[in-house]
Amino acid sequence: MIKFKILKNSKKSRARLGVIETPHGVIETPAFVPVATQAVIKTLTSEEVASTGSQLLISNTFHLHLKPGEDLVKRAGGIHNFMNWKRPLMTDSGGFQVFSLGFGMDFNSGKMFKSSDIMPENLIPVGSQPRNLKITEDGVYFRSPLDGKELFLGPKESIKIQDKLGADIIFAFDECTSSHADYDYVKKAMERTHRWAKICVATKKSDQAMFGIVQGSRFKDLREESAKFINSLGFNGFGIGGDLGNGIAGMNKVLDWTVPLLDNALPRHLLGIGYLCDMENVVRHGIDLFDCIVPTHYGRRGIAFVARGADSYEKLNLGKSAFLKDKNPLDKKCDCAVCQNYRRNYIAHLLRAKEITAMKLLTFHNLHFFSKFVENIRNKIKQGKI
RNA sequence: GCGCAGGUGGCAGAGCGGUCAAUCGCACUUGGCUGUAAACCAAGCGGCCUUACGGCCUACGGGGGUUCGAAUCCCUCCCUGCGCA
Repeated sequence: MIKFKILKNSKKSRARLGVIETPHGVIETPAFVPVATQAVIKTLTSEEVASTGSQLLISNTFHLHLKPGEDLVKRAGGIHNFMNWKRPLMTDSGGFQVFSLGFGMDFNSGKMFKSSDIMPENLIPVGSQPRNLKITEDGVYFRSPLDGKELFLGPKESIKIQDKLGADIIFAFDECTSSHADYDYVKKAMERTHRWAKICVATKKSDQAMFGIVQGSRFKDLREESAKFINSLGFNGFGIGGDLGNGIAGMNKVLDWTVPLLDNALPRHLLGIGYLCDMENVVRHGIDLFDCIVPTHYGRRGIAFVARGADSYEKLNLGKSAFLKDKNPLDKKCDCAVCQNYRRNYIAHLLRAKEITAMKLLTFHNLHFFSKFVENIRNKIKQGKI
């Protein structure tokens, strides 16, 4: 089980500074959570990930169930031993895959809202099903993206799998709704997610901490209803999931509706956010934890996040030919092992040569940069600036 | 010197009389990615003009010819590879 301690509440915002004590050590919050879907940060060893300053990782129930299977992980001594990660770990429940392999795939879209999503021809009406899976009262029939085989995952299954995987913090099984879903669809899906949440609570036997997930998309009454309901079930913390509306303004609205209705003494995790520009904002709105694929995912696409000036940052695309002649480190101010030892010209070369080390170097630096970025946010809370 | 096979856009390689500014791939350029189906996806990629539909010009080794029409057929020259002297 975990214990969340709040060290300081901001007087300027809902931001708070805290620590989460887990069986695998302490997490200083607010914290960024890198995504290790397949029990790995792609391209890095667990030791390397630790040396980027990452405090905890989130892995994935759906993917590990598919390969290598939770029984194998359990026999390997649990996910920590399996991947040699000594620090805290979370597992996502598979609820995101209900979206990403469902309507996400159908519309070829991510979870973030775009205004074209709600054009009448793009809306998902209540009662419709994604092409590749079937969402039922008991759970979801998936088609494996590996071989097309049918596979069922519901709240009971997800919790039992997460029990065997053995992360410190697990998530309730939900349906992450698409930003294309109309009000009636979101309402029905949210109500089903609530019923699933109760089943998750009843199913969990382990001593793992479990976070319930608030849904309701961009709709105020649904977000409020969901926050109140999920808050009432005795979870050890909360995830805020699904589509968050239009841009930062939309995200802020969703957080303003939900955060005040969640038990203040428990940690709040914003699922799937964020960009660097989201972070301080989200923390001000009372978020303690947030995970995002961006530093790792973008790193593999040639993007480095670097400082620009004293308190700003920018994205560099090392794939651009200009960097072949650039003898600077990725980020002059960065003290990470990559910036101490390698230059942009070399990384640009490796990228063009399609050498995997390019991705490794960028992933490493980006994770370090994100860690430092969030550490700085913690310091700002300490100093009363946020 | 003789015989055979070839010379196509940055590379590689199709096309072998009209629907070819030229398939596909690579490279290149630009754009997109927010609880990872993702070392991915999309678009562009001879020049000029047009918001667009589209139009014009220059191009398939050089030159010449046949034809209403040629990257595609013929002649000639140059070059490359292989074989024989």
